[in-house]
Amino acid sequence: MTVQPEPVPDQRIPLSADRVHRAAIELADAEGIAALTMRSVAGALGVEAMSLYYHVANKEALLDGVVDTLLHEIEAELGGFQVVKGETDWRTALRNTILVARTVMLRHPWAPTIIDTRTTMTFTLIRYFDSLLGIMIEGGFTNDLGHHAMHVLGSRGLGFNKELFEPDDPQAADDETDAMLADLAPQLPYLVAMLADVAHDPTEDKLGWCDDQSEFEFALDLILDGLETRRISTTSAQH
Amino acid sequence: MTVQPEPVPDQRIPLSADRVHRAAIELADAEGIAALTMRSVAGALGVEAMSLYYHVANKEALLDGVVDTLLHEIEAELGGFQVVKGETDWRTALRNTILVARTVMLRHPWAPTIIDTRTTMTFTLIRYFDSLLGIMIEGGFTNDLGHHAMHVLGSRGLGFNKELFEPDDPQAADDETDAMLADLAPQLPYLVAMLADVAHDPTEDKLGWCDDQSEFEFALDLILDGLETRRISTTSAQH
DNA sequence: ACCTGAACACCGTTCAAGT
DNA sequence: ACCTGAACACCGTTCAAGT
Repeated sequence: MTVQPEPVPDQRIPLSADRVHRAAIELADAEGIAALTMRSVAGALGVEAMSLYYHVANKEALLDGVVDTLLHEIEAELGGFQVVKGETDWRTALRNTILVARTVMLRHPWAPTIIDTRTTMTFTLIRYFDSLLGIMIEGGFTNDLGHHAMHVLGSRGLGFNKELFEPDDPQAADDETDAMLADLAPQLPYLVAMLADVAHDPTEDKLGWCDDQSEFEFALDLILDGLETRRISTTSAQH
Repeated sequence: MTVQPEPVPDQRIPLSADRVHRAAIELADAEGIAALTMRSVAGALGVEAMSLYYHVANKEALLDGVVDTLLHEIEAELGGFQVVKGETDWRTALRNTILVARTVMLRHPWAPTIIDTRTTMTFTLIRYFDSLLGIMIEGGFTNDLGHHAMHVLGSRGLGFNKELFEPDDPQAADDETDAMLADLAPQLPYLVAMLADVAHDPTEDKLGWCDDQSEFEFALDLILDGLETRRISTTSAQH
């Protein structure tokens, strides 16, 4: 083995679509998704904004590439998108796959925001969903039930639940909500009573205001229960 | 009764926040959400863009007002956000309320897109969710289960299911997907088989690629089933 | 082949000024 | 009280030009 020279400074490494995607991910991790502009990504790479266009068609394509890169991260974490032929315990397999995807999302909490605006699926993403479907089909789903299942799962299939009305600053929103609810309690009797009863734990890892691990798993398990019930009834109806 | 004079032309009616919101809704209905800019809304009202700022704080506030106006439309359709005290058939009541909300969303198919970007809840919206929760509490939910239920429902509580990877042009996307799948069938065995088996009906009213009425109701009913199961078990566990 | 400088079109928004 | 003209900062993107 020979001693490697010092890594060359970033400026010397030629640009590539892959480097652009990775720089965008680092930038979003560090400064948030709002800070991700063509100019800022270029700046992080020590290059002019217009240079990016040689490697990516436009900003939408850049974001597609970012999502694709995240899917590769999930794939690596899973050791590949695996569908075991003949495996009938679809529920455990599906649940584990989704919860692993979620660990990647938790590392990139801005990811749900950009995934929500995607309009085209990348190949890696389609392969991921094919593996989710495969797990269900091997577990005895009809194609029709599998199709329904994909739509019922929605973003939960990727490990997150995009909340409606996600506040910018959860703490400020909590305070504001408390003040508002105190005044309006008579008009919002059920919500006021509920919020007095259930406490948000601000310390747990979460992808949104209430998208913490226990909330996510509650919803996921409810959906898996419903799918299992329907799997059994469609299977028995065929006999 | 006296004969009313001809309605005065739009230019004469003084602007108001309400007129701004309604103009924005008409514009989005007619030309799509992408066409909704401060300049275009102003133009539709025969006024300069800067005049809007006298009535709404900024574009975010304008969109909040648009959502609030849509909620009023739902409220009118329902004859008020109703919670009947002592009504134990929570399931029928909740299902009906949500499906009525959906009819309003179907009239404004761009609404899910802007609701997804909202960060603050308007009062009308909070009252709506209070009524959904109220229906469940009257039906025997604990506050904890009601809280879970709100999150499991997510956007479906408002009558829509925001799809991941919604194509701009569903027809083009279908064709493109078909072509892609033909080539890649060996790598996507389950999806290819499923798509050959389940057909999309392009004629049905839908809010998204696959968010048609039957798909929406399948998911809603699965969730309601799951909630009922958990309501029964939390109730019996208290005895 | 790869990168850049200058410029364009289009945003939301500000501010001082009009009536 | 209500509306406007001019201007600013910041986008994504184009195009012809550099090396």
